Amino acid sequence: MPRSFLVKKHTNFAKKPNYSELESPTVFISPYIYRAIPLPLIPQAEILSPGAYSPITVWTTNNLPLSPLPSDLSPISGYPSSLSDTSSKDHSGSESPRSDEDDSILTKLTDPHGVETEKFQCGLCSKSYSTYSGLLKHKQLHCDAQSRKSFSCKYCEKEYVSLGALKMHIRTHTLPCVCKICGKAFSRPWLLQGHIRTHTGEKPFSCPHCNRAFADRSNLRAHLQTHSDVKKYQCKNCSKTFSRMSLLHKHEESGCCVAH
DNA sequence: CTGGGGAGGGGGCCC
DNA sequence: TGGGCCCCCTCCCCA
Repeated sequence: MPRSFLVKKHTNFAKKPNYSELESPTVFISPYIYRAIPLPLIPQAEILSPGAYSPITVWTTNNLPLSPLPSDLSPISGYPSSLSDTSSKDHSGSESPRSDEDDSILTKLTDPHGVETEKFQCGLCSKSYSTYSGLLKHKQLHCDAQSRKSFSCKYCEKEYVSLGALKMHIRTHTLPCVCKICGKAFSRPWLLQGHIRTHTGEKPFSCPHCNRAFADRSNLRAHLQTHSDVKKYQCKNCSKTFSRMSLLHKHEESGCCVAH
């Protein structure tokens, strides 16, 4: 599906969204401000955290994303610590998230390596999350809304149990973050921030190896893989490594790993 | 066909 | 508890 289908063009600028709800201290996000304040306003030459250059871990489709990280390896570029830390404050010990009205389930799952991890499972749809807060967000946006509706979306039929959840949902309709240059609209300010860089040409994230620059930090991380002899994603059959999960999947689907 | 860049979305963490 | 930020993932497109 073309990306353009995911965004809405605001051609009627007489009906401006309420940007006061969106603007953070980093005012460059607002499309109505960067005319008055010359670019670049986004911090220059952002330096990646040291973790971005740490020795990589080779992932295969077996160990990828469910296994906890080895304890002697620091998380790669902020790899969600919750995957390896199930004793976080979100669900520690006696502070069980369960209550008489809470149909969520704290389950212990065992991965293919026998490592036991705790997961918070939605009692309505069985979807599991590594943290209780993640489960809460899910329930607010989806399952609880189906069972205990109170706040209705005026743009569609969805209903939510909290005003906050509804406001978050409405953003997907109103797309309040509008690019002043091309009219594309986004639901989140940081999406607009990244989009604006496509117009300004600003690329604050530079590769230390080839000096190539990128507008998006994630894309720089993907690019860094291309400089590595041993890449992050490994075929479990032929041991060939790939810089991206999608390339590994393509490789496996192309027939290398027919003998599973 | 493969590899890589551009772009956008979802989930988790933190304040 | 809500919102912002960050990271990872995915899709699309192109060389």
